[in-house]
Amino acid sequence: MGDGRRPTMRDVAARAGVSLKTVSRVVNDEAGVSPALIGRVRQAVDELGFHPNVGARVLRRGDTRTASIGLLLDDVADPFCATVLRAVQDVAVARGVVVLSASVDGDAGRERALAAAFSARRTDGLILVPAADDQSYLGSEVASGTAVVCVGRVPGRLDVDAVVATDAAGAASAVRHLAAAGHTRIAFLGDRAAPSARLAGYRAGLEAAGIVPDPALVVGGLPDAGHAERAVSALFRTATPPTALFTARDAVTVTALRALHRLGLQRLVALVGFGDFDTADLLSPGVTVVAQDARRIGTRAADLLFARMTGHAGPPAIYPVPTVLVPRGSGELSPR
Amino acid sequence: MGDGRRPTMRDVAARAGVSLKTVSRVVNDEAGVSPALIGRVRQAVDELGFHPNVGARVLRRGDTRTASIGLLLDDVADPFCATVLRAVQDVAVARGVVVLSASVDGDAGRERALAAAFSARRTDGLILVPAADDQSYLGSEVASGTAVVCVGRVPGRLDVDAVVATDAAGAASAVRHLAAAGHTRIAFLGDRAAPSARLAGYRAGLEAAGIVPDPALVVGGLPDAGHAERAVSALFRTATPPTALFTARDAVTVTALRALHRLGLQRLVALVGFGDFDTADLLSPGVTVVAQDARRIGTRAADLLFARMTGHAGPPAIYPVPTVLVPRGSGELSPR
DNA sequence: CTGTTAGCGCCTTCAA
DNA sequence: TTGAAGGCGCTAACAG
Repeated sequence: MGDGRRPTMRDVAARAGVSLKTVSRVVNDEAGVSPALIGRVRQAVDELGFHPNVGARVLRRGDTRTASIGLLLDDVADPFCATVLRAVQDVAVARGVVVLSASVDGDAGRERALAAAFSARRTDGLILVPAADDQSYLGSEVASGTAVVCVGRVPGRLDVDAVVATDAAGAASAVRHLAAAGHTRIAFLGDRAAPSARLAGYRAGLEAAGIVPDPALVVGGLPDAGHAERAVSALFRTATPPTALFTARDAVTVTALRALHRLGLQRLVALVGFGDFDTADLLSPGVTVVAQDARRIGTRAADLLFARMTGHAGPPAIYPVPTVLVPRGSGELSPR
Repeated sequence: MGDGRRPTMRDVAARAGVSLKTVSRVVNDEAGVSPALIGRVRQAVDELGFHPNVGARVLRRGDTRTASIGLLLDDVADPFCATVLRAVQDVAVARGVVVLSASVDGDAGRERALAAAFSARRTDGLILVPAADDQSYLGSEVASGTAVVCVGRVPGRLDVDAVVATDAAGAASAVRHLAAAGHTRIAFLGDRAAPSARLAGYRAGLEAAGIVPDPALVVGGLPDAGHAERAVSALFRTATPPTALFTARDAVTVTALRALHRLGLQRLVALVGFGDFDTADLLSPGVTVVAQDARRIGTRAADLLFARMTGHAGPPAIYPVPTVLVPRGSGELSPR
């Protein structure tokens, strides 16, 4: 105690006056140990504060099961990512599996490095929100038995399962909703982390509504909130500003709302955002959104991962999770 | 390849035609290997997709360093917790350390079980947001060399470092701010996860303002949003309702705002919330908050943990992180 | 029911 | 500069 060394099974065995294997049996709840010895071992375990060394156990068992999974997110501080993590944690904890997580910030190099770090720790599975366009570097992992599931975007050059919101359909429905309110000048605002399928859906929505797209109204790949706010302001300084905005991600939605606020346009310009957020119903007007169920997406991804880890075969597939348009006011404003 | 077995150093050694130890040297960047052999080994590593087994390495080295830390949060989906996790990840990744995380949901039993699960994996350090009042169960961990740092609340019956917002001072300043606007009937709303120091600060603030506390205005320990919303509604059905609210946590703040909205009181009842949130400036009126810097708290906790892990001695201490009152409108409303 | 032996993948010590 | 032997903590496979 206090010597900085952790107790091992040997210490427990010595204290309880039994052999190593007997301690192992008790610790692992194996049958065939007399109640008397079980008691002695249990007591020694408690007195010493012994916890079995999972690393050594995994090494010896050799079944490559570390009872851990890795989760690579764009940014845990983002509500969508945080909710996915929470859902994955819940599924994992229920199975006695721990979750490693890291934030990639849209950096392909970081994604790769962190995936390698998890791999070195022999995580049994990996869930990732693809940042790069190419996940082929995971090929050897998949081949050697690591289960991989992608979330939020489909992977590039890697044949694994993916759980994604119906991005294109959701974005298209948002645009059609705005078009139905009479808008024809509908801008698209997206940042680095917004799936490109939402831009595709925006275009499809315009076409479905018979609107000719204006490239000047499409602003994608915004690096941060400052740029996004300036981009919105710039849109309204043109000769033919938009009368409605479609924002491709919750962070962009909030930034756009802030810009409209500053310009005094929050009741004059319509807006539909992709992704719900906590106070969308408290703003004036309420913010109309295409809601995606992050919790469900995370749970589905985790369930799928565990299914693969426990031998579920079959070809990889894309699992779409539906979105719902929630009208709250901002998306129902008419053009001036 | 594809046989489900991961390559080991032996496989690499065989392929490169060298001994095990030579591979080990190359993989660990040890000096004293000829360039020719380094090249052969590197090539074999790439061809096989070899990653060293961290578990085995840790076991052999025996220095109890797994280059992993654990983080026990109340709920990762909560913005404060998520931001703390993000900050901890950043500090950890920069040092090549991975982060395990789990959500405790205020359940003392879960806290203990998850701490044990992390301990069994030999995490070098543990950061936790205490849920229970008693963390003495971690005593043997601390004694055997695991660094522990608490965040957001001070630990009970355990002598370790803690990084906390200046809860009492911040809450008191919120109450004094409301009193300065003329309020004398100021309600307190808190949930399970709100640190009790904020209630103490509320009381101190009342006293400083010369206001006699009314127990009917204190509602603590709210289990969920539904209860919180009903509690607020109930407050305004009494003969002597409050004219101002102090909400002890961001989740409670949003719920209270929703209740005020429903009652049509959002411009009539003053409110100051503990903890800033993304859209506080976009609501009408803007929401006055006592902001705490979650990012800084997380970074500080992680820095402290790594300092302890690398031998920093000295008695454990409480590290306060200041709060800032941000006036935005809701806290400056006068009593009717 | 209980104990002994061997070895998981890797690194340390020592020898060549 | 390179390699061979031994053991970290634990558990399979086999004795007793």
